[in-house]
Amino acid sequence: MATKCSNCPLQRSDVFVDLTEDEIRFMQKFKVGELEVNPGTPLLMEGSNSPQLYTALRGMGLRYKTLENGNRQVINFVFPGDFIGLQAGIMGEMQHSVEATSPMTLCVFDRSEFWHFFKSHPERAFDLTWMAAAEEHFLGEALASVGQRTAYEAIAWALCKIMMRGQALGLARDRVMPLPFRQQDLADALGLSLVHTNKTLSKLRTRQLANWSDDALIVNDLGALAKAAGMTLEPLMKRPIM
Amino acid sequence: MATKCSNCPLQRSDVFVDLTEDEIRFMQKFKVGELEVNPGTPLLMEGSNSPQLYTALRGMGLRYKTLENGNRQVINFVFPGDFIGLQAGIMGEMQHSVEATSPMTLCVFDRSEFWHFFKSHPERAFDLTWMAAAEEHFLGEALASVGQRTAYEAIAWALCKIMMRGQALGLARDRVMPLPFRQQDLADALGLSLVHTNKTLSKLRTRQLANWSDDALIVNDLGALAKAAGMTLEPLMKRPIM
DNA sequence: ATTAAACTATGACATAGCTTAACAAGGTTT
DNA sequence: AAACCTTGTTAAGCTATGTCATAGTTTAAT
Repeated sequence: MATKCSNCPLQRSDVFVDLTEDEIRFMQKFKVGELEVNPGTPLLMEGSNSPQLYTALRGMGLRYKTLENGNRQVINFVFPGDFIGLQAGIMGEMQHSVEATSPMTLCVFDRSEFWHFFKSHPERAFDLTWMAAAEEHFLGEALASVGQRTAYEAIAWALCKIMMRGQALGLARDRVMPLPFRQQDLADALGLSLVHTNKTLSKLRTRQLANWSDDALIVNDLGALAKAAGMTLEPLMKRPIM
Repeated sequence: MATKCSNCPLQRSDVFVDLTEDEIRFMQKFKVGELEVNPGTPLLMEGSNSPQLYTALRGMGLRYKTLENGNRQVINFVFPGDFIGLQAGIMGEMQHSVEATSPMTLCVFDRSEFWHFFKSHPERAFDLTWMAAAEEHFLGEALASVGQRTAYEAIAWALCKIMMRGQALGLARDRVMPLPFRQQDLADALGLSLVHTNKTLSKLRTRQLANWSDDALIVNDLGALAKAAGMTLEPLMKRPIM
């Protein structure tokens, strides 16, 4: 049933660093199963100390935090290849929740084996640190967007980032990629109201910069969108997977 | 001249995890010197690939990013015990700049030795990952503050966080701690204008919740400040140092 | 078919926070 | 000691964005 690590579909994409034979064997040992979930399924809860860690194989999801006042901050969108649960693995407790927004398939790893990474596979431990540093980098950019960009720029920035990830992952065909989120999710990611997000999306649509509707995002000219966002298009770095 | 790791002043504070004798010896080997800088000195620049990594021993600083439009986003404040340059060490390039805002003393480490951590000292590698995960956690909280809190709540949140760090580090005496930043720095951290930050600070002062002036922060009732911020006071976790 | 729930869309109005500007106080340079 | 920064403070007016209200769509359940 479960995908074998040696047949990992993610390894086919060239945004990911190739694993060595040995690493693949090691990960296979570490992998305890595969999980298929429906949209809306919570994967990890803030404050939880889950014994499981995941790598997203297929599908999309959301990381978010809920504040005391009930507001929700979406921290990031989850795409295939993302590792889920690093904080729980390292710090002992998740600081945000993760849930699926589309049907998802996830590799399941056993957290208790986590420490082996550091003792027996230093390159894997390094990759883990790389992932944490990359996430830190992304959050810095997100913070800058929410803090310093206008709503129009911020939404353009987010859609641009998403389209670049989609293209790198091979999810996009002909400038179209599936994007199974709600406008509320984007609003909560950027600290905007739903209404204003809706109006701003429609402005981007009118200007032919980005069209996100029916769970699909269409961007004809990524450069023009990036310009509207006030950002420069950086090529994505190759990243490791777990 | 340079402080010996065995005499590390940070080890005296109990927010930090105690290093083993062996770890101290290892870090001593890794440490190539000590750096004293004046306020305003840049330590690392965005995009740079510095051969040096630092641990802040004394003094304070800022991490920030500059956007295409010239706006600045302050990512975090730097306090003693903070490790500076992890991104450069791991990803090869800094994604933000770091500069001193007060006189600072820093331990200097050689980046080329970095990889040794993973090969020969897995516990140190784990600590490094821990730090990256902790920073990711903090940035998630910061994002939530900038995105979801009002200016009044956000400033209360920031001052509360700062005071907690100051107390944990033993910088605070009698509810007073040194805070050598400008209002502009806080404004840039929270995505607010200088003028509005100024007015909001004066509101917190009037309400006797927090008084930040003359480079010193006074908070008489941390609980009341936290309440104004709409946050719950969590005790700080013990954290490793490099 | 009917109803309910979830999401998107749009108009009217309110306001938190931004911009600009001017000034004060302390420090630094000439 | 004059000129000039840097930082903090305050006021006035404006606007980007939020809130509220209502309606249309889609999907799923009854």
